Amino acid sequence: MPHCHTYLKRLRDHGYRITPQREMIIQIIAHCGRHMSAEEVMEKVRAKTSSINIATVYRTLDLLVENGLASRFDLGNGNTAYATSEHGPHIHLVCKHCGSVTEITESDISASLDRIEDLYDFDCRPYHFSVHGLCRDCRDTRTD
Amino acid sequence: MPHCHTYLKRLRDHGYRITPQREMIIQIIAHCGRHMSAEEVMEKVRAKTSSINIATVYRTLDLLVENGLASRFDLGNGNTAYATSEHGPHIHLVCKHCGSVTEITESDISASLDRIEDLYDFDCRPYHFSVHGLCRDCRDTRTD
DNA sequence: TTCCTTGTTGCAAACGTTCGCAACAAAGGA
DNA sequence: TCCTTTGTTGCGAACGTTTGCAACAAGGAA
Ligand SMILES: [Mn+2]
Ligand SMILES: [Mn+2]
Ligand SMILES: [Zn+2]
Ligand SMILES: [Zn+2]
Repeated sequence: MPHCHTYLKRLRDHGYRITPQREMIIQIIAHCGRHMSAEEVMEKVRAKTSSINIATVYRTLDLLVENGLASRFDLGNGNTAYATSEHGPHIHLVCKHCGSVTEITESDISASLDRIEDLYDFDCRPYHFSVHGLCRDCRDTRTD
Repeated sequence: MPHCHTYLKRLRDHGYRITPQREMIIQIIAHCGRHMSAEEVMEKVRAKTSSINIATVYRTLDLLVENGLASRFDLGNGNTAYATSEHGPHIHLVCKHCGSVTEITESDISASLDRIEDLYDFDCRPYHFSVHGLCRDCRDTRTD
């Protein structure tokens, strides 16, 4: 249940301006539910209006991330995904061989993250990040 | 104590050819001790011979990673680093705000990685990867 | 409503990285 | 030693993303 006007209000309260481009981008990513690439967001927005540029999409997504309204994460192989806080928090197991993504809950590793926080004073929250490795299929197939 | 000829032999045994470019790149990264970007490797090699191309550097580093002779890891902000197995295994705490990198030992979170392996059959080893978050300084400075 | 300030946009160039392709050369066999 | 095979290179184009800059327009003030 995304409330786009909440996101917009938050930006306005922080002194940012509300533009048609930002409204479109926020509506798309907030209603989508899953994570999307910048290019996907671009295409969905362009289907509604041609007045959009890929640089603006990246800048708006970055703005949302910087203001805690969305998260950005590395899906490996140079692919980056964005999602609003509707999606998460959780952890991605990204296979570095086949690229498959398994979503697991943060509770599975929260003890270690707490420990990192205690020992190193390093804040690993929000817990939307990726762990890269090898999925079962790819491990079994490995020849070396 | 890097033994370049070991790396070279390993490649040869896998059916790859030993070229002057590969010898140079391996010598640089194996003797360096720390992790380096592809561009850094390029510059060091170029200081010795001009016969090197950035595409070849990337291809060679990828080859080493694919054959388990080096690791590649995301330092955040789109920066990628490479290192031979002399460096590691360990974990990077990468601050998404200031980019600082803290190296911690794998034992700090190995319990969670074991758990992921058990529950999801996902291999997170070798343990040379990054955890993105906020360092103490950047957390204290945060305004929002 | 109109104006002014200044944050935002589109564009084009640049960034780091990957890819296709033709020329080249490492390695093994004759 | 030379030849043949085929893996590797350099180059240039392309990729996804970031950046500088001038034109534009959101939002507040008058
Ligand atoms: Mn996710
Ligand atoms: Mn390291
Ligand atoms: Zn896999
Ligand atoms: Zn920091």
